[in-house]
Amino acid sequence: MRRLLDAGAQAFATRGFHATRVDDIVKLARTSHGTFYLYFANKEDLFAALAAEVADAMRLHAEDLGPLDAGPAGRAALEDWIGGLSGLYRQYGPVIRAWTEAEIGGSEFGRLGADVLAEFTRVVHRRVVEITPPDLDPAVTALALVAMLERIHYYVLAAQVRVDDDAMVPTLARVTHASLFGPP
Amino acid sequence: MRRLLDAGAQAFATRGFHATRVDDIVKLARTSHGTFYLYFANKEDLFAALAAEVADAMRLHAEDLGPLDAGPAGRAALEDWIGGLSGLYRQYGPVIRAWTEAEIGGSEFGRLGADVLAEFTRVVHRRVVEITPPDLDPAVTALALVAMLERIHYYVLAAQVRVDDDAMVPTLARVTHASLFGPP
Amino acid sequence: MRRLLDAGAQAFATRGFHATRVDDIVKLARTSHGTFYLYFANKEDLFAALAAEVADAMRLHAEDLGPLDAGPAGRAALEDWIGGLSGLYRQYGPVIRAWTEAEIGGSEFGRLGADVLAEFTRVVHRRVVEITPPDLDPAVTALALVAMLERIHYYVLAAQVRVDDDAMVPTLARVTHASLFGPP
Amino acid sequence: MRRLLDAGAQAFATRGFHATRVDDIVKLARTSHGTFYLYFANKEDLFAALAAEVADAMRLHAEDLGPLDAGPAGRAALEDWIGGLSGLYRQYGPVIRAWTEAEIGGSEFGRLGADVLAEFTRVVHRRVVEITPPDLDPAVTALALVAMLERIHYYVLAAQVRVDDDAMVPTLARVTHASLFGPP
DNA sequence: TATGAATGAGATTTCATTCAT
DNA sequence: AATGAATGAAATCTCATTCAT
Repeated sequence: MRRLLDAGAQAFATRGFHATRVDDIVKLARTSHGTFYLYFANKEDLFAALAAEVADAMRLHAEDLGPLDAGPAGRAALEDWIGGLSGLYRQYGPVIRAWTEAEIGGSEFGRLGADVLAEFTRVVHRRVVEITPPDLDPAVTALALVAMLERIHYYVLAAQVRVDDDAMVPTLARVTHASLFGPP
Repeated sequence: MRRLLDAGAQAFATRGFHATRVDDIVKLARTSHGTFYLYFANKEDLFAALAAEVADAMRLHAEDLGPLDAGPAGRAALEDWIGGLSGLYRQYGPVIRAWTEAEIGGSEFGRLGADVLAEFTRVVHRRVVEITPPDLDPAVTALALVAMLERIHYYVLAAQVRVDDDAMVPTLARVTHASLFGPP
Repeated sequence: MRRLLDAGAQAFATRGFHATRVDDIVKLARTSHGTFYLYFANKEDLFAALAAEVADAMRLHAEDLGPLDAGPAGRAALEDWIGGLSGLYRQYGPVIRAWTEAEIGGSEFGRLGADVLAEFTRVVHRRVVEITPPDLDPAVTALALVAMLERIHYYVLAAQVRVDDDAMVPTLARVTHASLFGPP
Repeated sequence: MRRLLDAGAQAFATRGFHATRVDDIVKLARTSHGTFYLYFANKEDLFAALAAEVADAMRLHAEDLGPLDAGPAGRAALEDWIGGLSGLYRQYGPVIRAWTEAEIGGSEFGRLGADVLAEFTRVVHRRVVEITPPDLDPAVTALALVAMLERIHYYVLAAQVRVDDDAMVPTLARVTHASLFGPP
């Protein structure tokens, strides 16, 4: 069962969700079709187990975002939080990549993905509202920042766009912070 | 043939790329399987035709980004450009949604999508370099801004997240501008 | 499609409903699995089409039963009706045999089979009530007579018990008639 | 082992022979697959054990039929014998129901079922021949009466057709008796 | 040009049976 | 004696693609 999950993660990472056959997974896990269906109802079911792990970790991390603050300490805190997010993407990149593919087209995963997105947006929204920047729709701002942080990690860690790894997290913190409080 | 393209766009929008069968498309187009294969080599081929339209329009629009400027005029120019981008998403949302799904998993579209992304990033990067904000990795910044603008539109126009339509473009311009030059 | 129905009838007759594979049917019909599923959703669906034919013919025949009469004319009429029933069993024997097997275990065919049984019982019941034989529960009598007529044909024509063909219908008429009016 | 037999009887009664999986039986018996195959070679083997019990009881009862007699005493004797048959169906209804399904399609049970049928027919035939009613083929008559008695019980006790329980046995005796000797 | 019935390769899924513990 | 995870052969079902008309 752990072997199947790992094999699934690997297969989805290499071929993508839709192109992966149950046969690919059982071959990687060096087990039989029968065993696969002993533990999972189908390919979606196995994937849901993988995605739920990621979703839990993501939601858990979202909660960690503290109040936003204009000073250097605030920027450092933001950088920490974004660094944690980066770690999650580093860890779960391949699953997230497959998830993004799987969740399109009305499947069950859409719900899970939307949940995670909503949770991030809710947390960021709360923090943005606290500092009530003038002239700024907090809902759009929160969604924009989440979009930025989510998507750049997707590009970099899941879809293999190359950037300077050391610069990424500080720069994202700097951009995010500046968009609310201005450049240092 | 136009009927087939439109039917394809509609089918992909509803069911996603992978879940759409050739049968769905020909039924929507009220034509036959034979006719489908008269005009397109296969499902990917039809989709490539749809995606190429979108990719061309996207690349064309990317070029329109002028130099960034700290003042209110610069912000207005940015808002115009982002507004144009919004228009493209409004027009092509469903295709983009399907595209995002299709391009994962090593297909040909990956190339096309990566091209468009690279073009946007190149253009934004050039403009960010021009203003050389201190302390800012321009490559990461450009990618982050592109990620933000691309993804929030994907959320809003393709994946049906609800936000205040009137506030979106100005707020995005405000956030983007502030991240480089600080709040007004 | 006709070829598939005929092949199905033949396959069900030889191997029985449960032991018949879709593969058996398409081999007999000299066609492909794809073609089978073009016309029928599954094995049950094809069988339902066959069974519906039989059920219609049966219900139609049931209605033909006229009033029961004590005299020789009444017995002749009864013999005609039973002869018609024999003809149906001769024609549809193999399908009826498979049907009997298929309808057990809560499938959809149970409904159809119960309908036909109910129709026969209803018709016979109506005729038995008309003659109100003393001391006789007409519901049980009707069911008993239907059971006798149905099951002996099943034995003889579907399950290959050997009896004298020429004697069967007259003897059944004689027994049925006598059970209501006494021996001639 | 007794638990497995009971579980088998219950499972076959609910789902029918073919639809019952070994898994259903071992779950009901709260034991394991391994244990099942310790006692039975396969599903048929377990079923054969159940069916043999029933077949023995049936054959034993068949022998009890005494000479037929025109008077009220003869009818009472007939009623007793049919009452005994009813008791057997009441006791073994579910197994008989599954048996009817299982025996179709060339399995081993066909032999067992045909044996029981033949035994009943042989016994009844002997008694019918003794009274040599004029104009009556005794083989067909015997088979018809067996068909009637067997099938009505199948309808009522196995296939859940509703009739007046108290009236059934007397009415069957009355119909059977009248078919040979005329109404009282 | 247009059709759509037919195809069949290849995917999914089931379940009786085994065997190491 | 008992277990139950693992097996894999064999079944079901799908759908992109072809081709005779």
